[in-house]
Amino acid sequence: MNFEEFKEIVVSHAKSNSQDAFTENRKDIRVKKEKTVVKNLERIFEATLKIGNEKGFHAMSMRDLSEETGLSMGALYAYFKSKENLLVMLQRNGRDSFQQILEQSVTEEAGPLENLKIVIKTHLFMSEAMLPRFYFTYMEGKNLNKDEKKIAVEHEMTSDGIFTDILKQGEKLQVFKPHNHELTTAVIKAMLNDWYLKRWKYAKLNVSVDEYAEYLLRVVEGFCLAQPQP
Amino acid sequence: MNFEEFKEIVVSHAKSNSQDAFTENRKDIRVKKEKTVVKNLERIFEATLKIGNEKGFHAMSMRDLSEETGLSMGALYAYFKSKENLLVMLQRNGRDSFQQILEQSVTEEAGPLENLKIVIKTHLFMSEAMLPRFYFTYMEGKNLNKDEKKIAVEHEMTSDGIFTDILKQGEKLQVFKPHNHELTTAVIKAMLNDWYLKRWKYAKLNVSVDEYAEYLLRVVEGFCLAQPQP
DNA sequence: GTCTATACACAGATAGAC
DNA sequence: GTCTATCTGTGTATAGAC
Repeated sequence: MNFEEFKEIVVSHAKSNSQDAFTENRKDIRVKKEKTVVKNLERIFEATLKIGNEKGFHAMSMRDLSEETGLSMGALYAYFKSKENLLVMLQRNGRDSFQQILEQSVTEEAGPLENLKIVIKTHLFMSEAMLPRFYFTYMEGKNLNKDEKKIAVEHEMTSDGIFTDILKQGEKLQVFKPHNHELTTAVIKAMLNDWYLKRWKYAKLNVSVDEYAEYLLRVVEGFCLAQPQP
Repeated sequence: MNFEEFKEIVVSHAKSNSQDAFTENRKDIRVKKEKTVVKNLERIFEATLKIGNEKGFHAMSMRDLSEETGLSMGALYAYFKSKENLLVMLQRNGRDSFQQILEQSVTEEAGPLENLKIVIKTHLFMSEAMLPRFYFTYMEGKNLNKDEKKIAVEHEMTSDGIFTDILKQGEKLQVFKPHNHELTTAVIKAMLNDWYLKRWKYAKLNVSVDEYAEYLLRVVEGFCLAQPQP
């Protein structure tokens, strides 16, 4: 699997993003016509990601957002009840679709090594396909309130669990070396996150997402595989 | 070298932080008595890091800072000419001392493997000793203006260069495998940064900084060493 | 559903007394 | 050097017309 092949899966999923956001946040959204909501919510999310990644969510004013979306301030507030609420909607929405896709990527039939490769590539390709979303979610996570922060941490632990389970199963089947698999997961995640956190660096190094995927896999295999490969 | 041993080097360096900041920013600082400046600048920096890491630099008001430092708003503005200027001072100051220490850690006498171990540990231990600073510098880097961002990127490329040079030298001496060493540096940095970016995770895993250091070294050795170790 | 106009709280910054 | 008091712009959010 390379990025080009993967892209279609994500794009089809991404379409349903604002749809999901509508059903999840119905009670906070004053506008009732679903078609209108889906259309405008998509514009609002996109604009928020754009401005938010340029100058930070807190520094983005509602006037900025109004200008970028083409909607008036009054209209904007028909789609969320406060600026903070908008942040929460965006974050939840992003995390949910991420988790869904990641969970679906693992298969019972595949062996541990194959599954590990799949989740690493899925994670990486998803971040590539939705760069602004991932960057925003990472950077603005700290601006969430206490409860939402807790939810965010739980989500991350769940997705870490997917990796860790694969590693543990691999150890049992003697495909992988015994290690502190939670820690291995942590460093794999660190390398995966770096791809969207340090765009300028990888652009400068002229590395494609497919090349980065192969590189990561070699690093991980070098450390995890019980029998080193040729 | 473990963290306990390393700590003293950093702490002695850290003392000179606000001293350096004074000499570097003399023209923007209205107060003239060096002793006063050093003392108050330290309080201001510390308070900024604290509040900034809690709610973000942009969300920190000057009234917040005034309360935390015990200085009035008027007094604060005697130490920097604008809020943005304060951010720039803090970032520059942090980067400079970081770079100094990292550059000094490499020695001509040591071999590539030893030097690689040293820079990794130095980087990691420094971030551990100055956690709030590192977290702040990473998270607030995107709020810098264009010129300062450029300087920040150049600094990171310089410190990446230290790692890459060691790796290249190691390849020449056939201690390390041939690889894309820039890319290897990037992923090592990613793992190093994760230590201060994801505090909650490593706290939950109950991993000490010394354990993390050993773990990273094993990952890196597994990937880089020409002759795998027993 | 969307607009314009506006409320009013709070931001960064400075003047001038001490 | 440090304070208090204050200026002025901008922030989020809403009311009410269309």
